[in-house]
Amino acid sequence: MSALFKAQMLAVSPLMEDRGIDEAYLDISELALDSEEIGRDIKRRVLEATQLTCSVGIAPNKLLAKMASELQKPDGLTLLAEDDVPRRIWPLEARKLPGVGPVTEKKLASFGIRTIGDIAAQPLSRLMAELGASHGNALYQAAHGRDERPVVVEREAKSRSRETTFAADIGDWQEIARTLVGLVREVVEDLHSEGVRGRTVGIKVRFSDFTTLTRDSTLAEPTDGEEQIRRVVFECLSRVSLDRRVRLLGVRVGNLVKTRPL
DNA sequence: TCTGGGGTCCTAGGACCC
DNA sequence: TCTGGGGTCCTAGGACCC
Repeated sequence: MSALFKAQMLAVSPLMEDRGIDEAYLDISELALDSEEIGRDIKRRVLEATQLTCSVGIAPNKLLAKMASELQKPDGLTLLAEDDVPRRIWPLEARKLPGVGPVTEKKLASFGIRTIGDIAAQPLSRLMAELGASHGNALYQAAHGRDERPVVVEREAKSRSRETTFAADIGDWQEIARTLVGLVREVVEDLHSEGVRGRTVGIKVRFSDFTTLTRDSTLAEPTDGEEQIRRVVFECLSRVSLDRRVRLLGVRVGNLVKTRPL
């Protein structure tokens, strides 16, 4: 996340969950101030530090806060209570519910489910049967505005990866090899700078027709060694038939463990 | 959005073990 | 000798998010 932005968020509350370059959750439940006043404070701070406006959502849980922040964009400040869900959330398109992407949206539409209210009106058992137990249950709870996830201040990374898309699709094995060697070096630098090692090493290959595949291999011991990771990467590559031109290559190291405290 | 570079989580099948 | 169930790990792919 942008350092300027992060500093402003932390100044408001140390209970901050980093959600990428320009998004964060703040737990302000222990602050004595009026929440709307806190919202205005956040917007003022961000504007002063970055010259950018932002949208703030204030709600009893992360899901509703996220949805509240989307209700008024850009430069919005929206308070949302649980009681507001039927009136303000249910009329929205299903796609607006976090967890509903293009694929799930299409699937829901095929059952005649078009709004978040439609999702909320379904029996839980049906959603679980159609979308899988985990996803179905998550969407059902979300459509009712329920979310128990805590604000997570420190999240340990599960994997590190680097990938690159070619300006023009390539078929040259030499260039593929060179690119992977470079990506391995970058991932290894990341592992070193973060003090982690990983046990699973893998590659990602996207072809010119956008089909994407992955190959990985798990070692007996975690490693951050460039040579060893490079060896595994080329072993993974040998399991891919390079019969089409390649658009993207990626290298990933997962199953991370800390090698030293930061 | 004819598609950038990170990530996370879930599912499913096979191997292996008890 | 044969059968079976359950648990865990690994691999691959898919959906989604910022």
